[in-house]
Amino acid sequence: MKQTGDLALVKKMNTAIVLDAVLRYAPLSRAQISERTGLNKATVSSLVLDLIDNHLVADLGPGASSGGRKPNLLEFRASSGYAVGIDLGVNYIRGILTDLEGGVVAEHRLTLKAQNVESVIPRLLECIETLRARIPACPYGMVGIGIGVPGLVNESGTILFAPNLSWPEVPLRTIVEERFGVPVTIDNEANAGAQGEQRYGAGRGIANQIYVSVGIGIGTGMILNKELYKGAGGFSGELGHLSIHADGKPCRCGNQGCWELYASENALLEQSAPLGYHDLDALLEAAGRGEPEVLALFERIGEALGVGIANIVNVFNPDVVIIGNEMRRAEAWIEEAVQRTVARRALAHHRGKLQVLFAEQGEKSAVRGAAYYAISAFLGKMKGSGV
Amino acid sequence: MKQTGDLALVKKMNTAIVLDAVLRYAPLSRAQISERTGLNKATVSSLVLDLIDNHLVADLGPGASSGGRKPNLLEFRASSGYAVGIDLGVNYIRGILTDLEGGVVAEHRLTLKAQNVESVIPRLLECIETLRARIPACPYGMVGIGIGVPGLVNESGTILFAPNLSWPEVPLRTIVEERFGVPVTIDNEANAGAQGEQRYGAGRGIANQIYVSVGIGIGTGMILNKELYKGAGGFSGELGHLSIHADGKPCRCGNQGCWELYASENALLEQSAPLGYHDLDALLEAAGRGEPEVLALFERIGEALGVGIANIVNVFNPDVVIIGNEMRRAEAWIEEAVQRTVARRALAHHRGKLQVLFAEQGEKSAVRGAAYYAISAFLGKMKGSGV
DNA sequence: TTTCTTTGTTTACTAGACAAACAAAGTTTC
DNA sequence: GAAACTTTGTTTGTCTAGTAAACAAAGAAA
Repeated sequence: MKQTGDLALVKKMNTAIVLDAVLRYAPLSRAQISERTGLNKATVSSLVLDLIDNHLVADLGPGASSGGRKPNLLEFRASSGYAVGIDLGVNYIRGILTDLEGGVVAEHRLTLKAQNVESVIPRLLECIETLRARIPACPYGMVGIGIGVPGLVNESGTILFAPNLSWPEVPLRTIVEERFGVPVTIDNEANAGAQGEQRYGAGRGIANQIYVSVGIGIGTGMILNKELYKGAGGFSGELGHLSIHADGKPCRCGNQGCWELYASENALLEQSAPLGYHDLDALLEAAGRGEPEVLALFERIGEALGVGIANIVNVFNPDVVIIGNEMRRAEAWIEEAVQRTVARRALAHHRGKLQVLFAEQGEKSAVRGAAYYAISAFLGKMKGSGV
Repeated sequence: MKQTGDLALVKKMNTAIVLDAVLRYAPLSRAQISERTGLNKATVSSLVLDLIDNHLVADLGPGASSGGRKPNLLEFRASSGYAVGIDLGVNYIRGILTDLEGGVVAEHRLTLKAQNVESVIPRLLECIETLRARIPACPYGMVGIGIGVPGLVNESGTILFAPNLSWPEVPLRTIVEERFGVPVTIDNEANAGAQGEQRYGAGRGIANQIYVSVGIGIGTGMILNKELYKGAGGFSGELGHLSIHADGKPCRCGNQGCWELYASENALLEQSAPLGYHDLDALLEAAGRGEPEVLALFERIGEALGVGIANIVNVFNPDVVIIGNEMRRAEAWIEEAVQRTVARRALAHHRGKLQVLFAEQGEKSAVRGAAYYAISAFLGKMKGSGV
């Protein structure tokens, strides 16, 4: 049985349109919504009434007249509910509490000593609990939880494979949903980061954005037409395993010459070990001092990043590519090499409008994206519910 | 002004659902449509009436009873109109006439001596005219024209760049539309081929399919979720310029080590020239005789194809990859190498369900896909028109 | 003051989906 | 072979949501 069209669908669509207009252009009047969306004034009035009943929109009262009756300005009620976003890292858990516009109202971060499931899950639940306790009085309370994890996740929110956590299959969504009784969304850290930058960072308002999360490995999140793209079966974005040297080093994935062997934080540290540097902080500090070998190393990594980005550009022709996660911190030392390499290798036609940027949300790209999942699921449901 | 929801939209959606059911499961009764789609019986009856008025569906009269009143079976009226599909090659024009189900009812092929616009366009129009003359009497006549071209095309049907034709920008859609007065769709040959295989060939019923057109260069058409995917701005699929040897040969595109430098027909002929073979036919014949150098050459090309296909698989995780265009003719000599290379290099998780196949429609993939564009545009419009 | 504008609600109407009743045309059972 | 049951597809009446047009409220301009 397919999705059939009926009146409920029409109302849902139009409610979404009205709410979207309020979100984007608030404060604005019913008349402005009508004009902007093409919906009839009466329709807008009726839908706005529903939204006010649902505590999603507030009537602020009269604004300035433009030569006739004063308009009644409307506003999105961002504080009717709160969402929790979690970035589950390899050795930390970062959590935030946001309002319905995604604005951060509280943060909580904790460091993980052990990686095993038995010790991490309780701390994760505890982190969520801490944030929940800080939700102000409001109609909806905690509307949902979004979690970004360093691994592959299937549609039902089970972690299938988390190389750096070495977990077995964990049905994380079920576990968290049963504990808190609100909808939970789980996704890969790179996808969450892509959302975070798309909604609140460097990708705002840009239709086609590719987020490259350069950490221990390389992960990617692709936003195509403002929507997160998931390949067939929900798994894709394994761009870290694009081979850029067909006859190159063997990778644990079975292929040879994978991009992440040349451009990840791991690749950087492997090459810096002989120089006596064993973490990114030390390297950044050395680069700051102007150590020539370290500068050359960063340049090499920047070039390798550029090669892979040029490939991505040739395949997807995005408007913007955003480099995030740990490697973003080396912006000052790699940017020039990245830009130069992409400019030389990407197809002329695609290069025109393309921008290569660094994550604006810094280490918060993924948490904010995770919180957005929860908000988006909640608002989607509200529009659907009609009443 | 965005797309708002109204009753017309609902009707359009439901009409599409009903028509789709008839296309897929004909002959079937109104009651079966209702059950299958979840639409109310009364709704189905009313929509079917409209479709019959529009000559898109025919009532065949009573079928066998299943223990009650006999059903009235319905059928799609494929011969209510005809579409023209054109494959504009570098040295040929291939045209077909199809009914609304895509069945080929006439063909016309001609060879091009010159490639310049001035001589090709008149011959193209002449080819369409010849096919139009063969349309049987029917309610709609020629419903549209689809054309596949060897180059980049923008949304308004202008050929931007056709390397092997060396044409300037040509507003082909406008030209053909003005001449024949029916909707014209222009797209890249690889996209058309992907559609042809998706609808009538090896990709039938498969949601995520990537068609690799290996000819002079390499082009690709991607079907994701049964829909042709076009990247940002409508251009994408330049997978031929994915670099597989970052330090490899320079390509005319500016990059180095592009896939098509190692796996296209051009690459094949370049490597076979020292052996004294200058076209694919001669090579196929030599391979048939068992010439060891030629067999080794095909194996090398097969491996190079496999490297690129493994990359594609890692990015998109498709259900099937279909190799088409000229190189498909070497299936017997390259298949083993391709399969072996992909199996070794693609991520284990993606390899499971993946199939690598050769185009079933042979040299007709692109023409049939082109005709499908015209049919699809026509049926889309009919559903919209309501009446 | 009078007239004009702008905003947002009310009223009357329309299209299309749906449920339920029903008619038509079978088959099965006794 | 009549009565009972089934299946199909139409008819009838109801409901919902969107729209146009009229209108009321409130202010600006002349």
